[in-house]
Amino acid sequence: MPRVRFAPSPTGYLHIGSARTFIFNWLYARHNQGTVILRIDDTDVERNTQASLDSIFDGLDWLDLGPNHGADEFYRQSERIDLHVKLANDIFAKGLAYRDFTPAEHTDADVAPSGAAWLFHPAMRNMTSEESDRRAAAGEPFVLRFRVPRETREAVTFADLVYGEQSKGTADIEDFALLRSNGLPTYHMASCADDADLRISHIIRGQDHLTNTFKHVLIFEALGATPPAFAHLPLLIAPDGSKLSKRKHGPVVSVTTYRDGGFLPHSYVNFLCLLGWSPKNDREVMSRQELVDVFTLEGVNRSNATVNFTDADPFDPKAVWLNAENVRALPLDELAARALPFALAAGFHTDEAQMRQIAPLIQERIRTFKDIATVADFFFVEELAPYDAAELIPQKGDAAMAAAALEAARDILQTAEFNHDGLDAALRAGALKLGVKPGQMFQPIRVAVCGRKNAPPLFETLVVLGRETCLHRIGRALEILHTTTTA
RNA sequence: GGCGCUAUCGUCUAACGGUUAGGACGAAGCCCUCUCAAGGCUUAAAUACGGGUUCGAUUCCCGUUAGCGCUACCA
Repeated sequence: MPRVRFAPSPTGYLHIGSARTFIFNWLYARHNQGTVILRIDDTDVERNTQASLDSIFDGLDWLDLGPNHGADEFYRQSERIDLHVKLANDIFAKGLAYRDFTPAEHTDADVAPSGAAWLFHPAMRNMTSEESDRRAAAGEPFVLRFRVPRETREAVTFADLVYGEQSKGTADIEDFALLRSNGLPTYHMASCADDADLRISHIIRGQDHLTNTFKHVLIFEALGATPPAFAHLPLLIAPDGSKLSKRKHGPVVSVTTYRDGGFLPHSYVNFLCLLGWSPKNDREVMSRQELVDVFTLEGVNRSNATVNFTDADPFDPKAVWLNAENVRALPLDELAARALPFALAAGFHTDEAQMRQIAPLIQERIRTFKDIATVADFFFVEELAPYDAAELIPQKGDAAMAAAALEAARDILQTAEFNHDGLDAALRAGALKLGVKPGQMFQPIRVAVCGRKNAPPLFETLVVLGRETCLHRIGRALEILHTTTTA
């Protein structure tokens, strides 16, 4: 039974790439009846914040992958530091690590010969244990470095489940730090210690960790543990090819942007799955269960995937399309319930009952719930926003025709049976009587009641609006027409 | 700079040596139609470049180019 983990560090909101990594871990575990472990990698006390942790939980919860943020077990690295330090010291005790007393300021490129990578400080790596112990006992600060076995071993290898056989020469791996001079573990140490201790079987993470994995394999081996299986995921990048970053790309990299933009959680999950993974059968719109059933690591590909967005539109068109597909499939009650908060947030007065009436009229017309504000606004307002009188004039018609149509409509709506069929019959008959095409009759009415030419089907709209509102708005339209033509 | 990874329509992707290089989004056109939307049909659009291997390369190998990642006492 596989055990996978998602290990975010709480230094910002939940990033779209992190969300995808979590989803892939989750799918892999659910597909294989495994366990999802959520581990907060919060060893960097300087940058961690509670607000960030909360927003990561919010993001995971919105994804709607189950209780407890979709995870089965929960850990916090900061509570396990004693373990990390103990295991680091075990490695030191085995002679597989050494103390490096070089002051922090001197660790960088000035020691590295130009052209080659920095590997280690010879004086530190080769120091006698007597001197090392003496300086440590004297209280001199040091970082504990892994002693990469360049003499006894040519390369470190592992088989990545996505990228295949990986190998890197030990001569190209530097003596990386295990413990910092403040005594706290580094990311590499803490991560591997926890992965080993929690018996993680599969590490599924971003490809940015691919080269770190050679170090991790070394740590697992030094710990006497069998390294877990690794599967690296291609990265999500911006349209310009650069990696997604908050500073450069703004809120598009946060999952909350999609949440607030009126996406269904599942649409977003579905969309993210399609980035860097394919079921290979041309299926795109899939339910959560279908995704679980069909997800495999073999379906993950190796090249980075671009998230398509622009300054004008932060949402990838495919995500929007997927959401529209899911919206159309929603039961009307659920559609109404989910759309309501967005109508309210847009400043409209409405309630669930009214939303339920409107639901069938907007279902095929909104792509995200945020569209409710531009698609259904006229249902909510008392007085329509001003519109151009010219809008009232039908195709191949004139102001006189518009006026005649509206006057006829006013009479008809006063007496007609106020339901779809009744209005349909009465208004068509009205058009016939006026000698105009149905469309020429309907358009002025539509503009009069909706305030624009493009709107849901007329009869249903009239019914939802109610006789009184319709008559009032038609009256207003006649006034507008009159004042414009006489002015 | 060193090391690693990647390269199919604008974008997401399919094609485990042999296809007219397929699908989807987006775009364009047509149909349907009371407008819009939805739906149906159609069109444009790709194997980065150069060498090999092979009867045959999108596919395998090498090189070039480009992009990304790692190269911290950050994760």
